[in-house]
Amino acid sequence: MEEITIKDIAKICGVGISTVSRAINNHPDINPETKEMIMRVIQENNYIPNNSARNLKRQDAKAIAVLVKGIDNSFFSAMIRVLEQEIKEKKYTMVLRHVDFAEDEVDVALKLVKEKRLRGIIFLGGYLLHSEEKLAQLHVPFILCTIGTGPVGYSRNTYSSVAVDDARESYKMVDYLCKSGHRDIAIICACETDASIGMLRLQGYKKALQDNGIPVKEELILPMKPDLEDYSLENGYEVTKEFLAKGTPCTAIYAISDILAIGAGKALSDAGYRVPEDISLAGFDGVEIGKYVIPALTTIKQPVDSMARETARILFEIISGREQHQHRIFEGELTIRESTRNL
Amino acid sequence: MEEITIKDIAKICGVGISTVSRAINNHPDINPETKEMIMRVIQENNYIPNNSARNLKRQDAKAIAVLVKGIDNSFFSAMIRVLEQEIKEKKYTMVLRHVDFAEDEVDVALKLVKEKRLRGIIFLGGYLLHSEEKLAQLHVPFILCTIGTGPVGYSRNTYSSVAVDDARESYKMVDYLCKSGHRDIAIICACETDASIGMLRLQGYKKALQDNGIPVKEELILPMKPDLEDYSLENGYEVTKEFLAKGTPCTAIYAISDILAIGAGKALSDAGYRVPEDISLAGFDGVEIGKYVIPALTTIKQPVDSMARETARILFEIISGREQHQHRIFEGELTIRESTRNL
DNA sequence: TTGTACGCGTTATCAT
DNA sequence: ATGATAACGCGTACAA
Repeated sequence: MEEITIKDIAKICGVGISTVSRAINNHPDINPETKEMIMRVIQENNYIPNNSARNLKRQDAKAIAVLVKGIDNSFFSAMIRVLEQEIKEKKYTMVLRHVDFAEDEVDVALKLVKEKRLRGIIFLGGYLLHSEEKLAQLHVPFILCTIGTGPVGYSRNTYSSVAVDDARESYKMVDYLCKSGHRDIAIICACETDASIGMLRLQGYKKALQDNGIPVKEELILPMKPDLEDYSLENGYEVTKEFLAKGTPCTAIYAISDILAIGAGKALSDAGYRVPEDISLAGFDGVEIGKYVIPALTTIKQPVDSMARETARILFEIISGREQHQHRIFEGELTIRESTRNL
Repeated sequence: MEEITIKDIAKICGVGISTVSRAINNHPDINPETKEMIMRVIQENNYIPNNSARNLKRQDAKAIAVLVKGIDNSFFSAMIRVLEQEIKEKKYTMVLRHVDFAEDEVDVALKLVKEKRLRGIIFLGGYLLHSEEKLAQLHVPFILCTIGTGPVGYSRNTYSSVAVDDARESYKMVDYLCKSGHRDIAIICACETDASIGMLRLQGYKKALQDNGIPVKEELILPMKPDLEDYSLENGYEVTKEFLAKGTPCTAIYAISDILAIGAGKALSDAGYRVPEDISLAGFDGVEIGKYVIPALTTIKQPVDSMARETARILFEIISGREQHQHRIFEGELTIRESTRNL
C-alpha cells in the first residue's frame, strides 16, 4: 500500500504542489476557497505530511527538545507538563525524549539537532559531565534544569542552568535535624564516585554537622548499593536494612531523595522502628507521594513549577537574542511534615 | 554554522558519497581499509548522519514505536524497560513516544508511521476507542498492551492485544474481600462514562458482590472526581475524604489502581481510621511502591514482565509473518499484604 | 494567486 | 570495490 503524498493531493485537487503546501502551512498568499477545497481533500484522503521530509527541507522548525534522563524519574512529570505548556504558548513544538541511563544525553541531543531543526534544548536531570568540545558541537542554546554539573564547571556563558543549590538545601535539612536535637544522623547518599547532586547534597550534610559541632562519622554515611538501581525504593530499603542490622546508634535518617526515604521508611517499619518516635526520617525533592505516605515525609521541596517556567523563559530569551546565558538558583523549601520530630 | 554532511566527508576522504554511505551502514561491498579511513574521518569531524534524510530515503528502518498514554504512568516504566531490551535484541530501534492525555494516540501513530519507517507499534495504556477506518490507515501491525478497548470490539484480526482480564481480576479481589467477611465494600472507580478498564473493573466488583449474595449499593460506588487528574493520589484522597465525611458504613475500600489506593489510605489515616484494623484497603496493578507503603498494599499484581515480553514476541512474530494477530490474556496475582484483614 | 523547478541529505540502483 | 545519479516528500524562490 503506497502512502499518499502531497503530489497526489495536488493532482486530485487539480492544483500545483506549492498551492497544497501553502494550504497546509497557513501561508497568506492563497485563495481561501482554494485552501478550503484542498483541506477538504486532505481530510477525505487522510493525507498526513511526512515529517522527515519537512524537517529535511525546513530551516525553521520552531522546536525545543526536552531530554529527560531516566525513564521513571517521576520527579519530572510536573515539570514536563509546565514546560510543554510554556513551549506551546510560544508556538513552538516540544520534542520530548527519554534518555536511558545507559545512553549519553549529549549524543542523543547531537542526533536530534540534526534530525529535527531544534532551536533549543532543555536537559532534565542526569549528570552531564562532558567535554566542552562536545557540548560546543551543539550549535543550539541549551539549558540544564536540575542537573548537577559537578566540579567540572564549563565556561559559564556557553549554557544556562536552573537548579536549587543542592549543597545549601541539604545543609538546611541537616541543620534543621541538628537543631531538633539529633546528633546521630545517618545519610543515604550516592556512592563516592558520584560527582553530581549526590555529592553536593552530601557536602551540605557534612557542613551542617560541622557547623553544629557534630563530628562526621563514616559509619553514618550510607552510599546506595551500586548493584541496585540508583535512587530506587529498593535501594533505600536495602541500604537501611543493612544499616539497622549493624545497630549503629542513630536518631534520624536523611535520604537524598524522597523515593530513597520511602524505601528506608519501610525498612524501619519492618525492623520494628516507629517513625518518627524512634527514628526521624527525611527526604529530598518534594515529590507528590511524600505527602501521602504515612507518616507524611519531611523533605526539601523543590519549586518545580517556578523552575520549569523560568527554564522556558530563559531559553526563549536566549533564542530571541535578548538575553545572555545565565544561571538561576532557586530556593528550596524545608517542608516539615510528620516523619521528623524534636528530640 | 553549517552542519557537516555526507558530501563533506566524501570530499575530505576523496571518495564517492556512496562509499561513505556504505561505510556508515555496514555494507559488505567495501574495502575494510577504505572503511576504516572513512570512519576515522567521520569521528574526527564529528559527523552525524541526518536522521530525517535517512528516514526519508530508507525503506527499511527496523523501528518499533512504543506509544505510552500519560506522562506519569509509572505503571509502565518496568514494561518499557523490558520492551526496550527485547526490541534491541532483535536489532530493532525503539522509538518511545509519550502521548499526552489530550492527544489522540492514533493520530500520533499515524504521523510517526510516516515520519519514521515503522515496522510495528505498541500502544501502552489509554483507551483506544477509535474507528476501524482510522486504525486501518495504520498500515503497520500494532498491538495493544494493557489497554481496555471497551465494548467496541474491533475485528479481532486487525490487531493483537495483551492484557489481564480486568473484570475477572477485579472480581478476584472483591471476592477475596467478601470471603474475608466484608460486606460493605466501597470501590473507587472511573466515572460512568468511562468505557475502558475502569468500567471492566467495576463490572468485576459488581459481579463478585452479587455472587456473594451482597447487594450492590450505589452509595459505595465512588467515581473519581473529574476535575482532578485521573488515577492520581490526589483524586484517591479527595474521593475518600468526601466519602468518609458522609459516614456511610463500610469495612473495606477497594481502589481500581494502587495510586488511588495510596491516596485513599492517607485520607483514612487523616480521618483517624487505622488500616486494616478499622477499614481494609486494596488496590490494583501491583506497582512497586505498593510494597513500600505502610501498611503494604494488598493488590492485584499484573505480571508486567511477562506481558511485556509476550507483547514483543507477538509483534515480531506478526512482522515476520509467522503468526496471525492474537489476543493474549494474562492472569493477575492476588497479592495479599498488610492492608486488608479478615473480619 | 498559482505553478514549475530545484534542493534539503541520504540511500539505492546501476554502471564501471 | 567504487562512483555517478536518481529518487525519497516536501518547501520555496522564481516565474507566470
